[in-house]
Amino acid sequence: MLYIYIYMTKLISHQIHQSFSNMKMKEETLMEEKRVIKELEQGKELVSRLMNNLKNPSSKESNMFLISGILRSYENSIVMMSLDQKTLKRSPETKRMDPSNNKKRRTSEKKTSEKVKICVGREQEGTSQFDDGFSWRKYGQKDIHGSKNPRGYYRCTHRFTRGCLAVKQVQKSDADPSCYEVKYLESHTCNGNFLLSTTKHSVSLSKEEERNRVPKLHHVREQSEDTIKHMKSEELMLSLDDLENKNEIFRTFSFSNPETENTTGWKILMENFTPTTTTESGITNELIYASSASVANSPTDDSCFSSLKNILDLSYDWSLM
DNA sequence: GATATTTGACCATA
DNA sequence: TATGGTCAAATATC
Repeated sequence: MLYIYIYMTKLISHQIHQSFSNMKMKEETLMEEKRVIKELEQGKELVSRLMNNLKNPSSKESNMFLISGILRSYENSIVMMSLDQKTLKRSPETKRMDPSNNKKRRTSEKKTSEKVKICVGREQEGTSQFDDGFSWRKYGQKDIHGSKNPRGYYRCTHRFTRGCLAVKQVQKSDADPSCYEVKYLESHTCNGNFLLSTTKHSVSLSKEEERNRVPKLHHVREQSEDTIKHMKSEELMLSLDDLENKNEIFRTFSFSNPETENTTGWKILMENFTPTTTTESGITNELIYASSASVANSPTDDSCFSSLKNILDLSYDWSLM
């Protein structure tokens, strides 16, 4: 994990430099770049402290504290990068909101991330919405051709206040009416919600579900060192789950890298980390990674994350943790 | 009154 | 032209 982080820190810094310089950036973007780099440097500092801790187990500094700090640094960098991207490229939504554009017209620009993932989950009592930690506002509903159930369209409540473009579509499954298919489009940029959401989600899990989730990671944990022994499987999964979101953000940040890659290992990794839980009612509650272009199919254009995937492939035994 | 949801209409795309 | 996604006025809820 440490090496991954160090690698990412270097990679991101490098890619930021490249990307920003290619865009003939203005002073504002330079400032933004500095903030991201500063954030990454802080993360790097935490990594070295953690490494130091591993060498000297007697150290009083909490490994968990350091790890969460590293993750936070990672989160912040991602958020800053995604926000920056949004400001660099004016979104179609912003164009629509432009008062000078009176006509009710939509642009043909496609969303930066189409299918991020599809979650199949249980219905929450009395509502068709899932508590995924984010607040959503319904803006439409459509009958879908060939489907018995209509599809609900939700956008982030903070769309106008924070410019968050996250959108999700919720549709009751035809096959299993007690399940809902949730498709997430665009990433949240309303800051600080990654951990919040996942934490909230973890709280909503029953103990039974918690128990069922642990064995999935068992083989990984067996290889872990003492430092990670106390880390809950939930946290491990959440980190990786977040990684999925970041994957999208990184991809949309579009660093070009023509190298080809082998995603098989990554897929296997993700499959192993897929939190599949079967509840007493027999309903499967799982997260299905369905990033169509980059994982299921052979990727064409790369991002720095493809390189990260390779790193993850290489460190699949997670012996560093 | 503020905020959220519903729903018919509009628009882009295949 | 059919379909899916979004808008926005009307309506409901807090």
